[in-house]
Amino acid sequence: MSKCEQCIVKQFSSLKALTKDELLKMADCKTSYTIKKGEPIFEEGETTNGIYCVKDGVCKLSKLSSNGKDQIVKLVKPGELLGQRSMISEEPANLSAVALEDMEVCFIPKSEILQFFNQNNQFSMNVMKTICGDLKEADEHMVDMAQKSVKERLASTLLYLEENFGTNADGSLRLQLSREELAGMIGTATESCIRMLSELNKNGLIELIGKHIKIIDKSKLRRLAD
Amino acid sequence: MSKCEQCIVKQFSSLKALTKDELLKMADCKTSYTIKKGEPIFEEGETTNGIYCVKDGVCKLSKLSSNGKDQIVKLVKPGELLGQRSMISEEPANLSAVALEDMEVCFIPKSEILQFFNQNNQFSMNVMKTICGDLKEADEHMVDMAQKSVKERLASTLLYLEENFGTNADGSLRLQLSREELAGMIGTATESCIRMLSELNKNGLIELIGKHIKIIDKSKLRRLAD
DNA sequence: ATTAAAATATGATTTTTGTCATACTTTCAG
DNA sequence: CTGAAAGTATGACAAAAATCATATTTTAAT
Repeated sequence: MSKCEQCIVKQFSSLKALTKDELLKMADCKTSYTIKKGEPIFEEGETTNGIYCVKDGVCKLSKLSSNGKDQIVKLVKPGELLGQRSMISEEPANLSAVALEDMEVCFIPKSEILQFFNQNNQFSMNVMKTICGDLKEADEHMVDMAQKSVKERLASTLLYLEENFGTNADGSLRLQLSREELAGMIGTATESCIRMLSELNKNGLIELIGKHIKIIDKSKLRRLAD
Repeated sequence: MSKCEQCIVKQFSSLKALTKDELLKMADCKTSYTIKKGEPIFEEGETTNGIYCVKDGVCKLSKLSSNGKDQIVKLVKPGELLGQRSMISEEPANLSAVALEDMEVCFIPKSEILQFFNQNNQFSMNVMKTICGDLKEADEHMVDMAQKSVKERLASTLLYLEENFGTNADGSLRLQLSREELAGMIGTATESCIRMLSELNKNGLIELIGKHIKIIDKSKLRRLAD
């Protein structure tokens, strides 16, 4: 069993507030999982009874809308924790978590985390701050959905993907999303998303290399995104 | 100076976890304000250095979009706290808070609240749970904005307003929003909002009594809202 | 290697929504 | 009381986006 104390990831999450002893205790009760691309970590409505720490790979948090489309609410990177909200609210998961790449995650049971909450004030504060950050982002995201056009949202999403997940050697976005998933991020129909990508391609703001997307003119894209 | 210990409101918010002593301390350092309808409590970008406890009246939390329209993110009722997120994140306010009715609010300085966080674990947990609830609502709201039509959003907003703020003697919605504000809640143009209200009126789902709105056929409205 | 299925792409069309113009109504300051 | 300003309402039109149809390309299973 690997040691949490030595995990590179611990310094990026709320876990950085934990002491050596606490990390040792955590290593003892955690479970490691390998998740293949496309597989769920948990699904909307499931009771999770703990949180997941993402060690490697990216996943999407999404919610099924009443019209049958999957809206992507957030992407989660290595170093982030998953399922904190449900655990604290003592509710089933509100969102599904599905791997966008092969992943390595560790599951830490609720009982353990709640103990840390009581022992370690800095840890509680860190978790609180993370959730506050998520709330701020969700509010901003909501305003964008309500007030911006599909084209504006597509532009800002592409910039977001480049900034947060980087590019391949050929300059294309590293994180591989299907057109349907990209449409699910910006909240539009898949065909509309494809059409707008074609248009941006035609106008030289981006380049479509097979299924990959390469940003060519970042400043024009930024102006488009507002 | 009124005593927090006797305030009816304390039992509805995270504050219910506070002890008698803590409430006495709070009463000593709080400031009470009267806010007239239409006046701001704080504005986007402002540093607040504390939280507000709403004793009476309702306010809107809104964010100015880049297209110049004000998107209403949440309505806040008596018993709720305002400005928790900014305080915890140690950031300026992300949203503006403006009174929709005459209000009574109490300001409690940050230093005081942080002390309670350290002393009183149940209080921290309550605040955390509240913020988690807000996050869940924001995520759901976001999905609705992205996936539902204006008509669906209007229908569910009207039902929400009745459920949460009740009706007048004549059955019309008690909370008085202008058409522009209602449009700001559902994320659409004021004219579109007015048009859809007219349509719902014509079809007998609602009745327009001057500026007031009365829900006539709740079940049809619910079916519309999905 | 071959083929069925899935993903991507594009056109045609309809529906939804926003914008602009204008009229009517209510509110409120002087 | 009166008139300006703000809010509400409606029509005409334009723009944005969804839907449906269909073609093309890619992927993956046999």
